[in-house]
Amino acid sequence: MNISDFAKAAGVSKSAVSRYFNDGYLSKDKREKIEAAIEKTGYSPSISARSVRTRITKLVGVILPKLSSESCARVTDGISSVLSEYGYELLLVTTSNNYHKEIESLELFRQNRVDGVILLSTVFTDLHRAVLSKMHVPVILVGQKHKGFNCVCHDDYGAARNLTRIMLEKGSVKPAYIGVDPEDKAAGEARYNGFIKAIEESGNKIRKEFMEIAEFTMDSGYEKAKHLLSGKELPDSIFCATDTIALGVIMYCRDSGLRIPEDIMIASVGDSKVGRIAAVPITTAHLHYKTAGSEAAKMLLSAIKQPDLIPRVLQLDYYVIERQSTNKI
Amino acid sequence: MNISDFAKAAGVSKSAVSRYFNDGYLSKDKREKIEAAIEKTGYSPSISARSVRTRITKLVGVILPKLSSESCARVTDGISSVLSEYGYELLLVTTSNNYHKEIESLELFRQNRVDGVILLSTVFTDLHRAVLSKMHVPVILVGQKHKGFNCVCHDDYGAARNLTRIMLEKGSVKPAYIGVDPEDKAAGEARYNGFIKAIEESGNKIRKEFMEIAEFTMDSGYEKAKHLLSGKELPDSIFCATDTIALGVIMYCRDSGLRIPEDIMIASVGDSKVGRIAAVPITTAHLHYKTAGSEAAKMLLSAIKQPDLIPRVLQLDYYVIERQSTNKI
DNA sequence: CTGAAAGCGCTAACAA
DNA sequence: TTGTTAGCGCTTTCAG
Repeated sequence: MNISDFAKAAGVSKSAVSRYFNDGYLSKDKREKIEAAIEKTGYSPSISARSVRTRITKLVGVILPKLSSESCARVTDGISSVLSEYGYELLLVTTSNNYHKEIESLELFRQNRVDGVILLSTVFTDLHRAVLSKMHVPVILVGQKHKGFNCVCHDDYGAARNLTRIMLEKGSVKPAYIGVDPEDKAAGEARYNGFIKAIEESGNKIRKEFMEIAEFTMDSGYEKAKHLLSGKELPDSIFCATDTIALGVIMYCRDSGLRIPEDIMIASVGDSKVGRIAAVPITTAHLHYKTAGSEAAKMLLSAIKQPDLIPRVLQLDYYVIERQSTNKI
Repeated sequence: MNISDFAKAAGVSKSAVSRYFNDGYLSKDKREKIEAAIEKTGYSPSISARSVRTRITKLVGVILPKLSSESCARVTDGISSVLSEYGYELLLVTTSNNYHKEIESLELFRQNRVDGVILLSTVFTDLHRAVLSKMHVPVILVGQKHKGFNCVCHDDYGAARNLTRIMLEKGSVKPAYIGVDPEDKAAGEARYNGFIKAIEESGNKIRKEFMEIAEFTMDSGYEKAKHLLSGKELPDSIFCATDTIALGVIMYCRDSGLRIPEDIMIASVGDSKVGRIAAVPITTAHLHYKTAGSEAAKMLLSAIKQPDLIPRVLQLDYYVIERQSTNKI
């Protein structure tokens, strides 16, 4: 049933129907007629047809690496909570950390499919920059910070530095690092820099053989821990870029009989639920993922309203939670 | 830029452009001209306008309680993997376990917005049935089984029965139960029935004071465990409907000094990651959530192709993983 | 293989 | 307040 049929059924004109669903510039009489007819026919207007005219889809594209990551899920929760409040819906694409799929999805979203895009990227290539500059809807980057773009991000550097410092103060003299790909400016580069900074500040030296790069998985954390903890000289603390990696480390320690924190201290960034319930609860930095999501959504909404807004960066604070994994002495 | 402008720019007709993006009934010459023009202008057709004509949106609505639940995330991953393969995109709505929001979203999806719907509901009311019967796109239910609908579900009954039986065989004589709302036919009712069946089969008796209903959260599991384990007579095993609840129980035991499995055995359904890395690894039943998602997507795709398909139910098997939490003796 | 022309269902400017 | 009318950008006959 289309608007014409429905108008006929309700005994009013097409425009009256359109007005009912939009501005509402309508007499009581017609309004009631239309409501009665809706009740009877179940009519509701076609969103596609409306979009063709108004160029508004009420859809926001969200691109993220994977749903099964707690941090991503939290961000998406945040996005969805404010978006739904404003009548927007969420077009979700997962990329499995494959950045070509990110580009593809951006291209797809360029097809007038969405009113705006929120991108949770990890790496950020020239290709990203090129595609993004050609978008004709606003884009918000979450978790990363790049000149010329709207960003909502965390203080990855500060969190890493702070956590590392805690372990050094607890007496670590042979600190190790398990991070992620430095191409990832936030979780890779910034946390690495934070770790390094803390080491330098402490007057300790950085040892190449105590540095590892892992994937974003527990298994990878396990493997890297094995490598790190199988040498003849062992580190006495490990800073992990993510909780997931730290869990792998804890699993390895459990399997190999190393005691946490007595033999080795562990800290990691993210404050995921698992860190609380792990065999040894992990000292961690809470990043406000959900808030990042909701702020990104708000930022997007205002950019949709005001397309000529100057790009801005919103950096959210973190707080440290000390748990048993660094509870030495 | 619209199709007319683009056609002019490419030096071909509108129809040629349309054909290029659809059936492709086109001469090489024109094809090349169009490709060159795309390269230059970055034109891509408007999906909304196409949808108005074709009544195809290439969008699938997915309704789920929350993303931050691992099982939901796994199902969604599965859905998304097959959907993206067939050029469909995913319109996601989270309901926070509020079933009125489920109904609202279904209403929304009725507005010709999507080509099909996948619903991960928990409860299933008459309202659901009423709205669903009025949908004019196919719907697949995931995790629940209801007459007259396409469903992909798990063997909740069998899994619960099997896990409970394991604990009984390990010597439990005072088994307790922490479940969820029995309105939830799958996680609530079916798992409850499975538990009861195993007890009956063992000749044990069911004790009202050992039965609790929790929310789907760790905190709730913690509270219920506290209640259960503060009486003068304690159970010697607890079957939990979900891993999340079991984690809460484990936390409580840790806090109150109860040893698992020596003092009390624990088992739960779901095989979430956290169950593996918990302080005491949990005996659990693996449900194929991701497969459920991908199968639901496939089922939906074929229902879209063949709208007069007879409703069918696909029940996936489970397997039990015995871990330390029931490793008594 | 091609182009002209008639819509898809809706909104919005205009005149009443 | 209302109804008429001209499109929005696209697909799809239909006649060549």
